[in-house]
Amino acid sequence: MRPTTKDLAKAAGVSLATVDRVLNGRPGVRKQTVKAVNEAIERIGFIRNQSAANLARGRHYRFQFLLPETGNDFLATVIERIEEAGAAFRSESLDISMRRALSNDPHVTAKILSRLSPKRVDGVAIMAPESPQVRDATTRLIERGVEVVQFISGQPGLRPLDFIGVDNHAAGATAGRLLGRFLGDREGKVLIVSETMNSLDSVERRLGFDTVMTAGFPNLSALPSLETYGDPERTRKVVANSYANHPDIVGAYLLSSEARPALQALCKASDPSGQVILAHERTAYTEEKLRDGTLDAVIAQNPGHLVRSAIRLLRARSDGREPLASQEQIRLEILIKENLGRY
Amino acid sequence: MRPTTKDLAKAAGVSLATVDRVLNGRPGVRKQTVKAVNEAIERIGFIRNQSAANLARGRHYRFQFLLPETGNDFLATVIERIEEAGAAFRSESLDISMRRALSNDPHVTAKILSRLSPKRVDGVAIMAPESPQVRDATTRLIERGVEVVQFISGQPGLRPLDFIGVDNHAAGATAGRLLGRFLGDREGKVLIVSETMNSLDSVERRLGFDTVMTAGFPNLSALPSLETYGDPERTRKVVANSYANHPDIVGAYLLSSEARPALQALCKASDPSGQVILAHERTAYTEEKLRDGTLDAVIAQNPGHLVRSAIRLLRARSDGREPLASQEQIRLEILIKENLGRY
DNA sequence: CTATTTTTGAGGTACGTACCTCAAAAACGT
DNA sequence: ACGTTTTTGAGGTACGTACCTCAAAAATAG
Repeated sequence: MRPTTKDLAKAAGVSLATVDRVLNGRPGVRKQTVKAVNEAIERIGFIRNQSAANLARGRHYRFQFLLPETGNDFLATVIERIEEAGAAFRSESLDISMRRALSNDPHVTAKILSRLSPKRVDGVAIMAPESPQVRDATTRLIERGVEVVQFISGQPGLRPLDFIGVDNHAAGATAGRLLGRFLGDREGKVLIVSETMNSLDSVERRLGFDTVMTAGFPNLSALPSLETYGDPERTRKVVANSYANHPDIVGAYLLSSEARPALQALCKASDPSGQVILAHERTAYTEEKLRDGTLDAVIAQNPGHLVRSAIRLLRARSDGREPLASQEQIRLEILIKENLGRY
Repeated sequence: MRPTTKDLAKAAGVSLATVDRVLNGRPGVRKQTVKAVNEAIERIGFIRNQSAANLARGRHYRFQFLLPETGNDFLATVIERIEEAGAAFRSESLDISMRRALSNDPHVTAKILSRLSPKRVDGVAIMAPESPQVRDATTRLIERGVEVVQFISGQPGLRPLDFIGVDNHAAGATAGRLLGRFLGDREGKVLIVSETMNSLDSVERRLGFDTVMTAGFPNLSALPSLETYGDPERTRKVVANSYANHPDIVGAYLLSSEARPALQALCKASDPSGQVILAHERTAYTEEKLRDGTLDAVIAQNPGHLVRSAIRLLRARSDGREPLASQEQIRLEILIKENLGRY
């Protein structure tokens, strides 16, 4: 049987009330007594029953995911996983909600953040690009006592804020290495297609990609990033242009989370089978294209893991605990036809 | 505020006692009343507070990992993760223990299983090779009311038992594809080193590897599997022999979870830099060899994920719940220098 | 030493659920 | 309508912890 507060009181030679005072940092206990209790905790290996504590406190965690209003296949998967996790965690006093309201306009995002109150949420996971406005709004949000994690978008270590997502520089570097290795000794140009290069995420990926290409693959040269701005018509045009101007394109790196329009344009403008093509994120579409051989590899982050990680992190922060680092490290997955799994 | 049993009683127009009878399947309730309560559950969205229920029941889960007595770096990492998870879950009424007792002799394993009683454990995760003896002992264990999952070793779908681990056929296929792609047009032989080919896991990996090689890479031919039997001396000898007999070896696939002895023997017998070399499992050693370029890729399963998955599965089974499928799918990770992460 | 302050103990209630008992009410068979 | 059985309600205790009050004890100041 696991020791309870009662056992702890007996072991420390004090009353339950004193144990309670020490455990919850209440005043009116001599330093000497505090030490005695802490020693007893160590000695008998007391561990607070978090469930019982939460029950007694009437504690429940209200976390909200703030997502972009418009989105693609990848975002759809993320949303599915949030719903799934919400259902799974409901029995553990976790209320997971979701708001699709953020836009690329940082002012809109900032405004939404400014309206959040700790009376309504305990923590939020924000999926929004880096910007000074959002950063300020976030800081004020934290000051008001709301836990915040940056979700998917952003970068680790830049500011003292928890970040759940992959290292985009590493993602780009991984893509670069794979593309280079898959192409072997072949010489030629590499097409790079991005939705926009205005986001830090894209810039970092490109940077990582170039680092590896320059250092490791002198036989290849990466073309300037094509920007599609999410417009299929424009995508078709710029991609077709590139193939017309560069007959020696041997591969392509589609660095945005939405691979479909770029890949469709690419297939229309040239024959994908002779090229090595890499994309990001696992969606029904990229899976299909991996299976049929159009895509050679996909660099992905696991949406379910991202979601659960964000929830666990918010929960740990709400409890004033340190999260389990090894679990919250988001892995950069490399997917090829063979390791897609049975789904 | 989330509805409680009290709210449910009011909503269903019955007493707390009746609600309790329905919720816990106790007898003495008219079908009609049961239906009314269930409808009220749906209507008000009642969700049982699992923590409170466990507290009231005095329920605590005692799970045990049964591991091989002898092991390597990979097993060491698994053990670390078990300890870590055990510490993290202690506050949630989970007692995670561990026994390093299993050997390759199925009789020993079976004997240990036969001694387990539901009075001492609620569930076990067994890491042992497939064998009729173990299978029988497992079946009896389940009949005695102990939850069982097959851990890492074994294969999914073969028997009606939960399996936590990767699909070894897919693992081999993944290795085959990567090796083939990395070698490009080069022609030659591929060395295959295994600890033993007596285990189903090894056989499956080899099978998956060959499937891809045969179909996709006619320029390469895989040599018969070398067996090391965990003996460094023997390893050195057979590997050196192979290189002497086959000067046209261009790559190697080390398919056991312990890469070190094979790779060391390989480096002694030949120059690794001209070859493409793949190994399994992430350990400090394989990480180092990926970073310095000796290894080209590593196929891995995440030990932390494996451990937590096993625990969640045992817990779900103990509660009579279905586990969250998407979470328990163990991914087959491909690691290269660039996506190792910051650790 | 006494007066005051600080520390401690004893006891209670509460959280949401499980599980128990006993009596009352309803439904049933004849 | 009777007795019998089934169903329901009312109430209690418990789990481990939080948080509260009040009085008693101990430490400290004067």
